[in-house]
Amino acid sequence: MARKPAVDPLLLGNQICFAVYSTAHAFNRFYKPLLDKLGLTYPQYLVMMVLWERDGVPVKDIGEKLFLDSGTLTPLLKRMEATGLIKRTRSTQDERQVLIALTPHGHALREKARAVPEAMLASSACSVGELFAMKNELEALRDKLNAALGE
Amino acid sequence: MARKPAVDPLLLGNQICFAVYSTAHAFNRFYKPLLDKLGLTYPQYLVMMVLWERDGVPVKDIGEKLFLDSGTLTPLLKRMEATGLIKRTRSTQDERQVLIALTPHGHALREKARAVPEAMLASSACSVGELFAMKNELEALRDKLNAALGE
DNA sequence: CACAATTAGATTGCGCACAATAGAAAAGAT
DNA sequence: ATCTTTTCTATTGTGCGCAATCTAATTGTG
Repeated sequence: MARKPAVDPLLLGNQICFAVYSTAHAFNRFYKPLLDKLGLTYPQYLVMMVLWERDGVPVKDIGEKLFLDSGTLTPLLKRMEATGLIKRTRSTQDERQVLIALTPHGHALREKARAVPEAMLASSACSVGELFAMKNELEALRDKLNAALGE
Repeated sequence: MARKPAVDPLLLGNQICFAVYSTAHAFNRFYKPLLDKLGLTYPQYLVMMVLWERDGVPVKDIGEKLFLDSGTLTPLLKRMEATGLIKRTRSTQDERQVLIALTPHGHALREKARAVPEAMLASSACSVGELFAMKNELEALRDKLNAALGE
């Protein structure tokens, strides 16, 4: 009768953080060939989803939705501007803000992008309902961890 | 009677990949102050967990457990050697392999590391059972996505 | 109005991730 | 035993992420 069975919290196989980490990388690898066709990286795909939902937003808003700061977004958005997906223009109302707007090409990419979640759903062997439930549980955990940082 | 309600698969809020991605970053940010005390980054913490479980393993084995390749691990392990956590020695049986072994300091760090999953559990507002269930679901999804890459 | 405090982005530096490539060693084939 | 193929690690280059710092613009206060 072992005292400490397989419940040691320091075993890799018992770590939820590693399950999340390794699943995030698996998504990245799975999406890469699909996103290559669109000329997007995964974080750029996230930015595009923000913009498809609401266009012409300041960098700050994108950062809040994606949990990313200017150190990440500034160079990323410059690369996206260089590839012709977006345009960066400084706001006239508030000269501190840089507004991000889709180009026609960026807008048009939305239809092609539908193949991405479709392929994931097909390969996941999960129902939409199961994935939706996981999504909600993950978001709840994420929000708890983020909340714990602000004490 | 909307045809397409809030189920558009291209909305950020409906993306399980983003839930996974943003939760992974939340873990990283949550762990950072804890791991700073141990002198570890998060990927280095993962390597330590592999080594605490089984010491003196080749780089390849670490890579398979963590789903990382030599391009990531070689410089990471060199940094860990520089900070005195591990030792890298080329195998005499197979000169291609580099074996990774813990230093006494690396071994001793295990006890301090117990605070990390403890703090996560306390802030997660989840039971061990709930987290374990999520872990298993994520691993299943991860394995499906990885399997889909090998066709 | 002047002036301190806050806010939005940009910049620098470091550490992952990963594709692509290279090189040395081992294993397999003839 | 030679030659090919495979395996293991290292290297290079690109793109995130994030802490820390900086600058300029706006807001708040007296």
